[in-house]
Amino acid sequence: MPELPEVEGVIRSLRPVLTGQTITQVQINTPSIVYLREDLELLLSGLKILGLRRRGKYIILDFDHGSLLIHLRMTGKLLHQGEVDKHSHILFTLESGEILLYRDVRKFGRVQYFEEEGVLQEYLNRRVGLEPLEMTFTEFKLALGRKKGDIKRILLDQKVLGGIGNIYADEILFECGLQPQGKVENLTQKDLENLYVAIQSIISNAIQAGGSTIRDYRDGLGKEGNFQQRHKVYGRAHLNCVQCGRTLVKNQTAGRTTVYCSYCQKMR
DNA sequence: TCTAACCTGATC
DNA sequence: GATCAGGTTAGA
Repeated sequence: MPELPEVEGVIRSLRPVLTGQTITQVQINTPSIVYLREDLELLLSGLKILGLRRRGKYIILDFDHGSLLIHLRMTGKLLHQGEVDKHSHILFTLESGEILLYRDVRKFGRVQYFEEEGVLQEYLNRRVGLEPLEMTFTEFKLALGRKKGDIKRILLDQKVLGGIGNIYADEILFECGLQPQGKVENLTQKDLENLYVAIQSIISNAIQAGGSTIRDYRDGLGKEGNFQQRHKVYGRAHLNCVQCGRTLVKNQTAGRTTVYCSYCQKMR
């Protein structure tokens, strides 16, 4: 479900309600979600939440001792004061009596505790590349320079850029007028500049709009996003291109459903 | 580099 | 009943 803008929406919404609170009790209903450590429920009880961070699509909950790394994958949610249902796999009770729950219909998400910041960073560094909103153009160009193959595949590669998924890859490529199956090694300097600008504008506009709610994304307080109203290609296969009016095409690129305009987006 | 697997629910 | 879904990963 969530890509960078949605994950950012979750941490921003939870920051004011979680920061400074101590966890009084933890209940793990579905151990397969958690990278298991026998005494995790006990260990997390009594910890104080110092803050929330994001790296790519990962959420990091920082305590006064250690951190919890959370990946929502497709249908994971962190909800403050959410209703406990059969998909609520982890319940955190806070000192205020409020509840934070991890809910995940498909159970793809993962939660892991790290005691040492250095070990956490090592884990993340192996999986997550540049932050799309923090990278310089030089860093971006350098990261793509060593790659070859479909442009969309590279955008989806978390080790290259952290946080872009299927929605935003398609929207970014429409924005800069490049076909998803164009080859990254064929991009001109101007293409790279346009791609870099499109990444930053799509991602930051999506964050401002609270992310995209296609079916079930909600932020930490249960609020929907609005960016889906501004999608120009994702979910619009066989509809008309907003720019030229021609029919948008759908195919499979990098194993994912991909929608684009074969007229407005140039092949490379 | 591609596919299957991990899961459940919604929709065709 | 089959197909599809905001993701990642292991194994062919």
